[in-house]
Amino acid sequence: MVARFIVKVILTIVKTILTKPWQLPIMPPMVIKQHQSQKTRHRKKQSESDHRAAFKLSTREKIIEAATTVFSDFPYYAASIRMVGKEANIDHPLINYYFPTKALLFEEVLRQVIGEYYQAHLEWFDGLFELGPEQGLSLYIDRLLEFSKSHPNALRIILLNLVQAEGSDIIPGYTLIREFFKKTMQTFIEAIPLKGSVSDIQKLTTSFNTLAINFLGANTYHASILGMTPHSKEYLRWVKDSMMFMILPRLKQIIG
Amino acid sequence: MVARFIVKVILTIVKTILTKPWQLPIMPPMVIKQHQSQKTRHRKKQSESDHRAAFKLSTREKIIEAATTVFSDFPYYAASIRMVGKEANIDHPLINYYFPTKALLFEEVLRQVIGEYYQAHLEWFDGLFELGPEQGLSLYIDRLLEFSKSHPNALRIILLNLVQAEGSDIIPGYTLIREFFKKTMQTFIEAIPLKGSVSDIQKLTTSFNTLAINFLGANTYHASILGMTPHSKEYLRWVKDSMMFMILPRLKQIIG
DNA sequence: AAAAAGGTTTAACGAACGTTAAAAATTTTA
DNA sequence: TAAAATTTTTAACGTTCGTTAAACCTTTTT
Repeated sequence: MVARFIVKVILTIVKTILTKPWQLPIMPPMVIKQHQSQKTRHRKKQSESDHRAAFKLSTREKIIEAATTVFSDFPYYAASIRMVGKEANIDHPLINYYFPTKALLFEEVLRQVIGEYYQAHLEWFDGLFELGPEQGLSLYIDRLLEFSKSHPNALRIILLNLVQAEGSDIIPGYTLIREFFKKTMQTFIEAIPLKGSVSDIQKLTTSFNTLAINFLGANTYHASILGMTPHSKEYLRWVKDSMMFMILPRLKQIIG
Repeated sequence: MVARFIVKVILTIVKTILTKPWQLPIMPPMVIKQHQSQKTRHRKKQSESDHRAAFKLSTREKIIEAATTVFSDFPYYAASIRMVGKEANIDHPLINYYFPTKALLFEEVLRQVIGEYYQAHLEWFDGLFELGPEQGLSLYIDRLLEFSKSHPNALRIILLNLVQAEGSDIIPGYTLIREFFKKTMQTFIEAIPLKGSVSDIQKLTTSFNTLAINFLGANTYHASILGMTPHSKEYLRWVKDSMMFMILPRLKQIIG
């Protein structure tokens, strides 16, 4: 009796799980890591029939896009699946069809957004060191600003979920943010021809990242303090001037 | 035989699945709109009888203290009245007796915490300019670190609620934060004997504040990236070193 | 054309939320 | 000490939350 009940419950669970096309690694943005426990069945179908892919992806992508917007407006626990559904013009349970839990959706958005940022960031170093510290930094910041104009969400999402309660539970995907920062810092350290100590480079890059995240992620805030409009050229110029002003002296010293 | 094998496999799968932290949104939902109809009854009572204030405040203060803790762990919409009640060992509706709405409680906490910070901040300038830029800045940062050790909440609360959605409703008391920053910046400008342009001082103080807020308000985050403990002397030393490192060159230039 | 599978919508669940109202307990006033 | 006022507790309300189940289309497979 009891055994039969238990088996039934288990079967239900398994069936439910196997039914849903969870993680479908569609167009991995930068692929920090992908889930490995997925069913080949779905993947096969997807790669087999490409004429359907366009439509299929459309819903999933609509969700991710909307989620990116919502999660860049509200911290994790304040954002809701229903907001995402509304933003995507979709019935909200459909989101659970593609992403069984809110945590998984958030992680996917985070992974994607951070991946884009990281990949772009790598390219910002191209042809920088021939320019010397001043023009090199200037170009780097220009590229950063340009990216932040077309991808205003990454820095906001990170900043929104950066502070965590000490005692309580940590946000899903929090390690993604940490790893991202570590890797970014590492890139700097490896990319900059050393003349200063590693710890000095660490201080500089941490400060750079912190200022960038705050000035661009909390642009509404800083701009309003300065009496400017968040997206105005005036404010972007102030951001660049400020970052040049703060970073350049020590950068010169480090590069020599 | 086969059945037993299948059951075993299923159990393994289920166990694996149940181990994963998908589910269970541990945290609360949000309420966007705020009610504006509050009862004058309560406010009148509060201000009328002052001789009972000592005892009354004891409950009231317990609430504010608990609320300060909660609001420094969770952003406004993620924090809840019930958390505060639990933290204060109080039935949560009692909170509504002293603070008719969550917004009013938050504003009070914000006002108090920001007030403490601002007042302390004014005293940090005492006897600074005889020391010159380097030792002066050092002493100022020491005072800041000391304050942040005894009042770890102010910077966290500010940082937690700093980013705001552009389109959506603004957090109650948001203007308090903005005004606080403006005033802080003004203090700097008036206190520092000018040799540089006002706009340079503005850049410097904004950067200083931003770094301080992030390093001290998101200490868990930054410390973990550096492989340190948030409250360790090692991390506090890193914060001081970093801020000296970043601020000093331009400060010297401005003061001359 | 029928069956199967995939995708979407509808309805509902249990839990947590802010807030309110009224009862109960406590303190103050008379 | 009795009455009045204040404080605290209990119970409940209406919402919103994440998630689930089942019905309902739509597409694909057989």
